[in-house]
Amino acid sequence: MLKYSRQREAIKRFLMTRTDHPTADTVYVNIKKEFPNISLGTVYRNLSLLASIGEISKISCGDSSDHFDPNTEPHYHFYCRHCGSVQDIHIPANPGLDQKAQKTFDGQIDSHSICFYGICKTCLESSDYLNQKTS
Amino acid sequence: MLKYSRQREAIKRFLMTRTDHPTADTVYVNIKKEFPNISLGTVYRNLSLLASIGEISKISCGDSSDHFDPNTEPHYHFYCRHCGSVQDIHIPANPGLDQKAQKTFDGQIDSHSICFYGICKTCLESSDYLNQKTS
DNA sequence: GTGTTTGCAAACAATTTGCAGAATT
DNA sequence: AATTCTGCAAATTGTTTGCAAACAC
Repeated sequence: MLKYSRQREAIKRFLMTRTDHPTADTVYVNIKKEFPNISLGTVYRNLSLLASIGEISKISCGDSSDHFDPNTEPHYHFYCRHCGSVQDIHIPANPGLDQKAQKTFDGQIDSHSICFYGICKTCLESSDYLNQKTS
Repeated sequence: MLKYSRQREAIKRFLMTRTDHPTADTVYVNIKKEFPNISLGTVYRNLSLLASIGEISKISCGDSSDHFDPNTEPHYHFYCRHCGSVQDIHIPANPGLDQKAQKTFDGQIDSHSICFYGICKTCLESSDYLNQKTS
């Protein structure tokens, strides 16, 4: 049976305030403001737990660390090659894609994920990115 | 300047014999048959190098380790939730998807990846998977 | 009271890196 | 001879786990 925990609630509440999709470590650093003694292990445990019961979703876009999204509806993501931030892409999810792929494939397909790559608006506008590009 | 190395050639040649997309460790274990003294570091270094010069591509499907594919043409992948193998999905890549997403997005999009999830044929047929499912 | 969750530290897995010697040009 | 590449081991990063005490029911 699942018992209430203030830390878990705070983690979920924090995720819901963000439109970027923070990593466990970013959650940890921010939650520490409210719970100075919280440990990284607790953050990882709660993020996994929340993802496993379908209250949040875990996103892997190919960088070293996983990101977490309070939105569990199927949707797609963007990963910024420069700053590593992850954002939502607001095009409708295409459930037909699974069937289309299924026709060409022997195994059983039940979902898919799409990640777009490029440079986010903030990085495009930052001198940091421009300097790097022209040097 | 890039110098020839027998290890690097062997790694590339090995990758080309496989249609699954092995991890660095699988490459290491197999290359060891030909180069018993090769180290995992060398395998990692060469896989990164080959990927960075565009001779192979690195695939991240959300499991803990990266997979490597000798095919650098844009195409999509399947990841088996049961055994962790990665395979190609033979539907045409859709470059128009980038433009479609771009219309709804402020940053600069230049590519995308799609990964399908499910159970591969081998696992579907294995008693191992069936037992797990019904127990 | 029983069972779950926490903080802490240690363990773990995947990957990267520093270095001295070997191989390639 | 100059430079790149290798094997080895140690370091780093992201994540998981064992445990005793704290908390929720």
